[in-house]
Amino acid sequence: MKWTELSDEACPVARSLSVVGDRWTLLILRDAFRGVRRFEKFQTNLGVTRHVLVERLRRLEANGILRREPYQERPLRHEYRLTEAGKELGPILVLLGDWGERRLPSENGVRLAHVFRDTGEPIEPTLADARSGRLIGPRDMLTRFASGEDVGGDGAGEAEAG
Amino acid sequence: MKWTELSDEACPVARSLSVVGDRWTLLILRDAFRGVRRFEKFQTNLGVTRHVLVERLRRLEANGILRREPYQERPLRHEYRLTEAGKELGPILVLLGDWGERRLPSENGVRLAHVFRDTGEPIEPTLADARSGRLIGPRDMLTRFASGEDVGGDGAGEAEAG
DNA sequence: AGGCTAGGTTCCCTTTCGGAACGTGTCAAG
DNA sequence: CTTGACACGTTCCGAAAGGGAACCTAGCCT
Repeated sequence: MKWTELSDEACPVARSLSVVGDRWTLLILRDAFRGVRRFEKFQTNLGVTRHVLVERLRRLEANGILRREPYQERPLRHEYRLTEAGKELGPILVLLGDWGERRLPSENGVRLAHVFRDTGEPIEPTLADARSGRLIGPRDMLTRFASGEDVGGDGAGEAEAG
Repeated sequence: MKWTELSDEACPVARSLSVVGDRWTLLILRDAFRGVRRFEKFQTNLGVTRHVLVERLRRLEANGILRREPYQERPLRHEYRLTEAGKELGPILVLLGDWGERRLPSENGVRLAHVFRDTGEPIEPTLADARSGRLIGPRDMLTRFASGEDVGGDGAGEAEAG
C-alpha cells in the first residue's frame, strides 16, 4: 500500500496518520506548541535535515495545521503558526508526553509535568466527554460505525477472556 | 540526528515517538484495539509488507506495548496482545480518530463514532484531569519542567498577541 | 505426495532520508 | 563596494528504509 493512499482511507485514524503520522511531523508540532515559529529554530531544535523540514512544513500547511504568514518584508520572511485545526492536536501531544513520561522513563530525563494554569495543580491527563463532563475509563467506551455496528474491541474494553 | 537516538531524549514526547511514531506502528495498534491479534490478520488488514510488520511487532514487544504469547502448539503459533502499557495508548488513538473525523473528512468515509458503553450516548472526546475530574480546555494548561520553569507555550494557551 | 495454513525470511529495486554544500535577497560593517 | 551575516530554502550524493513478490518451515489434512 502506498502511504499517500491512506489519505482516502475510510478510517479516520488512518487519515490523520497520513498527515501527522511520521517521524518528524509530530516533533515539529511539539515545537510549535512550545512557541517555535521559524524555520531556523525548528531546524536547529530538531536536528532534522532542511529539505525534510521544508517538505513537512508544506504538508502541514497544505492540510491546514500550520499557517505560513509574513512577519517581515525586505527581505520577505514567513513564520509558521498553528491554526485552529493544529491547536486541536494539542491533547494528543499531551497524552503522548504523559505516556512517555510514565512508560519510557529516561535517565537523563528532564521531567515534564502538566499543571493547571490558574491553580498550579498537577494534571493527570485522561479522556473525558466534553458534553457531559464524564471521565472515560478504558472500558467505558465503544467505537461504533455510523451504521450502528460496533467495532470489535480489545484492550480498551474486553474482559480479556482468554 | 539518528532516529534511534530519540529514545534517550529528554523530551517524553520524543521518547514516545521513538517507539510509536512511524507510519505503520499506530495503525498496527489501531487494529490491535479492534481485536486483531494474529500476524496474518494484521498483514492483510493493513497491506503492510511482511518484513516491516515483523520489525514493528518486535519493536512493540520490546517496548512492552504488545505481548507475544502462544495460542496453540503443534505447530507452535503466537498472537500479539496489548499489554497494560499498550492499552494506555488507547486515548491517543481515540483523539487521533476524532480529529481526523472532524478535520479530514473523506468522501467514501465510513463514519465512526465513540459512544458510552452503558448509555450509548455519543462521546465528544476531550482532555480532563483524572484526579479532579476537571475538563481541560486549550488554555487551561501549562507545561512545566520539574525544575519549575514553564515551557513557552503557543496555541495551547497564548492570547495570540501578534 | 500434494496442498493448505500461519508466521516468518530473503531478495531486489525504488523511495526516502541524512549530511553537507550551495543559492538568494537584504541589511550592516569595514 | 566588497565582505559577512542572517533566514530560508534548494541541490546533490550516498545510505537506509520500504514495497513487492517469492521462498521457507512445521504441522496438519486428503
